[in-house]
Amino acid sequence: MYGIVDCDNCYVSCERVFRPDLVGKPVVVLSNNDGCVVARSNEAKALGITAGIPYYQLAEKFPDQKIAVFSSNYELYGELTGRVVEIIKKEAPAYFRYSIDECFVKLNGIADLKPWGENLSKTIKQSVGIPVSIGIAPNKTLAKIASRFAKKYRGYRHCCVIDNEEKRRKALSLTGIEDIWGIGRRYTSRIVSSGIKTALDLAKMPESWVRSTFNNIVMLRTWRELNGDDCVPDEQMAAKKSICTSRSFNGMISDISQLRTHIDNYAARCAEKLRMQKTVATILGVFLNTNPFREDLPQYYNFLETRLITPSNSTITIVKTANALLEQLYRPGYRYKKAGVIVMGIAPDSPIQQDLFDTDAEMIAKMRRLDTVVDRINKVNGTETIVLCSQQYPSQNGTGKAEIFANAIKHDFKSANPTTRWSDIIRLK
DNA sequence: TCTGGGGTCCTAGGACCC
DNA sequence: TCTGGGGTCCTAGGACCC
Repeated sequence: MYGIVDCDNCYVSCERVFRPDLVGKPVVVLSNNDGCVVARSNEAKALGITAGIPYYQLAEKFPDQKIAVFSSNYELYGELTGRVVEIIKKEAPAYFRYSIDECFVKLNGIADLKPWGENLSKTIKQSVGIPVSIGIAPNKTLAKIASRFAKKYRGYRHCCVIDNEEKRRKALSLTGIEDIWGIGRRYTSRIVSSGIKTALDLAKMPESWVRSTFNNIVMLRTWRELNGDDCVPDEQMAAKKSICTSRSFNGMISDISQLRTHIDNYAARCAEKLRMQKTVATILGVFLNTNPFREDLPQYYNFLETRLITPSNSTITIVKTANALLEQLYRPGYRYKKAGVIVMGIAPDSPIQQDLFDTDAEMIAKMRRLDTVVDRINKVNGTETIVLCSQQYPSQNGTGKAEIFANAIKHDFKSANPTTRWSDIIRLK
């Protein structure tokens, strides 16, 4: 049997851990640059606030509502959800983390699944402060469906188990096509236009119909799992195959030297992520684009990639290479809204395949030692303690003093980091 | 004024090889 | 009119996830 442990309205729940006064009230969390709503409390959902609406429309559409608003604070969410995973690790025979707020568990050998799940949910709530819902079933697709019920109806006490044919049919008959894991908007409209309304209707369709309609192994697996088979493979916690760091800007940027600051930060972040998972990249790409919402302005989108001479995770190497790509990519006269750096062709970080012509092994070794030291300092003292000079943001206020890059992103409603920053630690009177 | 960020997998079709 | 057969590798695009 599989279980899925899912943090309820994850980012909102994280914010509420240090703001218990907001329990029971409408709360939303915004994306970077305070752009869109990315998380909503149940009370916010009940008001009719939809996922992804731009923040500026919130006041227009809900003028009379008192809604608590937070900028996203990934440092906080990462740390608190990490604590949730630590508990799951202790309680479950096997687990794999599926996303920041979800964890699959394998429950072989556990006899009483329902009390096990209820107890896990209680333990997590007590020790971390985050409410979780748990769905348990013979496969991952059905477990996901079970977790929806656990979330929706209080009577389940945060844990719903689908462990016989009757429960499976009942659950499927109450599940819409759009709520099935693995079926998105496109497939939903194709399925619904064939007159199929519920997950049970879909499960009852013949296999030949699924094959001929979709010609797609992924869809076939979903159909089989709805019928009780276990065939969606486990995601092993493998290293990522590509790593991307990208951001929309607060406003628009035309000047290449400002763009360079952004690109250098994204590149440095990619290098850090590579080192964290103990890998190197062989291909590096940079993209740049204007604001697609501004149809009145000239548009430009482009992406360029290059192969690194020696596979690398060195901040200096990756920043330099990204910079060279930016020079080729950049066209003056446009107002840019977003840029990003992508690293691909990822391999374990040792032994490195040395290029025949890149004989400067001594320099590579030096840069490795430098990165190691910088990573350690930034880990202990906070992420931007040591950066390259080129990562600092040009002064915006005329003082000539460079600013740290984090200030380039708008986050007017950001909460503190009491679990990761000494400066934010909670003081008792 | 204001519209997120980061991933994975699968398939078709073209290039190329013998 | 009429243009082999079979295989591999790579890429672009489309679908999905959170």
